[in-house]
Amino acid sequence: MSGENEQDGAPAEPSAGEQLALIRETVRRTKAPKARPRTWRGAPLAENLPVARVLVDKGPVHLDQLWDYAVPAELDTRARPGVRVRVRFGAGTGQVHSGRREGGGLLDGYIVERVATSDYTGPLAAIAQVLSPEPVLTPALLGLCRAVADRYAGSLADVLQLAVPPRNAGAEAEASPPPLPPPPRPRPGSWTRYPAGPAFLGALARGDAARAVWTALPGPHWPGELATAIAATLASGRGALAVLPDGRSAARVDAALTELLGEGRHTLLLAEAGPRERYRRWLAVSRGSVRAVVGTRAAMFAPVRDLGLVAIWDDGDTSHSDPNAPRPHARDVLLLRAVQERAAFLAGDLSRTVEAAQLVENGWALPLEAPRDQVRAAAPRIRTVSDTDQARDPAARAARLPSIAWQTLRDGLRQGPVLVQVPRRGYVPRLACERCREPARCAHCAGPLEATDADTLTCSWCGRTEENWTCAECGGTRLRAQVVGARRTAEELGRAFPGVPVRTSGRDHVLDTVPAEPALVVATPGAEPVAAGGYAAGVLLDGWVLLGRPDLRAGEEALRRWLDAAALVRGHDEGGTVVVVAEPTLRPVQALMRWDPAGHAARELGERAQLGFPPVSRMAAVTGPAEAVDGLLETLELPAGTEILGPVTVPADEPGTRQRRAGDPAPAARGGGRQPARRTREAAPGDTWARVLLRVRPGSGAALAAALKTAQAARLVKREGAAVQVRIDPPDIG
DNA sequence: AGCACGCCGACT
DNA sequence: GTCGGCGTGCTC
Repeated sequence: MSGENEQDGAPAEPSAGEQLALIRETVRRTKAPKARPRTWRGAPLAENLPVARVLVDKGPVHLDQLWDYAVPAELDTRARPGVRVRVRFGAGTGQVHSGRREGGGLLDGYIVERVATSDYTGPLAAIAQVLSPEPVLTPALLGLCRAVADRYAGSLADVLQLAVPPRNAGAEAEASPPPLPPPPRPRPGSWTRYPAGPAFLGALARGDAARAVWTALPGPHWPGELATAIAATLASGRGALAVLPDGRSAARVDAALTELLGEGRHTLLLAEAGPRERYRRWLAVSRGSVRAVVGTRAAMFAPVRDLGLVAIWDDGDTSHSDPNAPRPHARDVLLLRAVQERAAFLAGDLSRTVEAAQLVENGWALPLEAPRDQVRAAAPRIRTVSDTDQARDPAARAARLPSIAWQTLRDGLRQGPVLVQVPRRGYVPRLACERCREPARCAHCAGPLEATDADTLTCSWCGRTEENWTCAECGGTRLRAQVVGARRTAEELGRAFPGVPVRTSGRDHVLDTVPAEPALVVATPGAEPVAAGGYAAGVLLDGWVLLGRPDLRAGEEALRRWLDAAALVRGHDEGGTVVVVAEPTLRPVQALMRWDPAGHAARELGERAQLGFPPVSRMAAVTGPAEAVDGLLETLELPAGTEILGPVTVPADEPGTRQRRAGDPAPAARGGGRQPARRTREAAPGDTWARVLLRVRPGSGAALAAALKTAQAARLVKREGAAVQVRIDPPDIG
């Protein structure tokens, strides 16, 4: 391959301006020491490994590759693999012959590796600047980001943007403290309530890559148990990482770890910390001075050294899904890490997602569950009542409280605080059978039906219309569009119980805790405060609203929110009672009564397998202007057996604003001022786009992602048509 | 994405 | 004869 220039008759004595073109050859002939190659500025090159392979941080997908740059001698020691650099990139840079030309902009990037020679035949440009000598992009982190980019058909640069926090010079200048020695192996504590618990801790402490799906008992012990699992991993000499859905829960685990290990062995990584503090803590992890991390979503990439355990708490919470491209989910990122870094895996939850159930079903992870009698003792007594039953008391009736709910609250208030869960205003449940409330689904692809006009139903997946809908469950033919004003109910509760203090916790002010005194605590799902000593009773109002959500996961989600709230109520053995106002025959309601999230998830998984729903099948959503979506589909080489559902018309996404549904938790505060990487064309509000869903069999997910990435890249290179959004595992396809 | 180069029409 | 359209392709 060195022959090309020789055959072309390259001049034997290159002019000064042309020397750069010959770096490759000169480097190879290291025995000719007199003519040390020089950059065009006259600076000598590094003696060892004078070529740096650089990953450019921003830019379009087709720049998703490494570029070779020359390393000037004066940057040699600082230009280590993993450091942030600035390089000149773009047309014009190569114009060494035409004099002073310095075209092309300066781009930020990372040195991925240093090598002796380059395969690139043109002249190498020199690295313009080493921004910082801190090697932030370690090989492990790079490998993880690559895997995430592949999995989500996204670019490495986009993933790096999520994984590496912005630099802060002040934080970098500070020294990180020296690492503490591994702590002693912790006692199992309340883990003994789970038959397999002590063995799991033992495996962690031994250094095994144990994998478990943990259904935590209701009550206040889980943060301590999670902390114990982390401590056991540290005892093995390895690091640990736990990702929680919000700052509140992360802080609880952090506090439990501090109690267990003292300060210095772990750190809390939260988005809401300032940029300097965030980077300071991240650096402490990257430098190996802290071996355990507890944090929210962004912490999923934390560069923990010698990772021994990845844990996720409550993987069904929507905040585990990163809103920035390529929208990775913390559970999947941690799964990738467990495999790549040979770490143990723990998915803990009061409930269970179908994804977690699949890990158990596959045999990839073992279930970590308590025996029935433990569950029964720890969980409150659950009663259900359908919403047609109305209380006799006029005040209770005004608050639309069924009599059992009213009695339960009244009795509970004698013993302490009571919790009332009220669905958030703005939930817009989808069409459901009037008789049995089963969501209306398409006869062809089982997608959700929407009312296009007074008497036409349209499938929002495949676009087919349904003329004569009948309920697959009960044969009913009438639908109801469910609308609710739940807020009013909460206000009226105060009037139903005069003289009792009413506290509210919701989107605007979320209460962390409430004292043990009798009070009505009205909270929206996910915002329930923890009561000192537990709530005496709980009422879960308007269950049908949660169940009727326009979402594939409506049942799973309703159960999750009920279990989360009910777990704050005192256990059966302490007289705790919860009333759920929902149709008693429905599956999630039954699962709540039996406190059986695992059984519910297993059945749900079986059903999804039958209907071809994720996560059993893998799906990708392709959204954009109709011609652009068509264009992408034409170039796409799909894996065999891919089903194409649609296209359907959907409202265009406004740039910079993620479409969020009422009922989702508030978006986590974005620290660091980083903007979502969005190269999507502007869409005016009211525009419509086309959306196609691609569905593949289990096992073809990677092939689908690869095909989409290839097609996207090809279109970008050729600049064909408008940008198209590709989303793997869309969580909100209704 | 920028920014060159390149191969065709209307101007001094 | 030259200036300049933006089609095509490269950027280390």
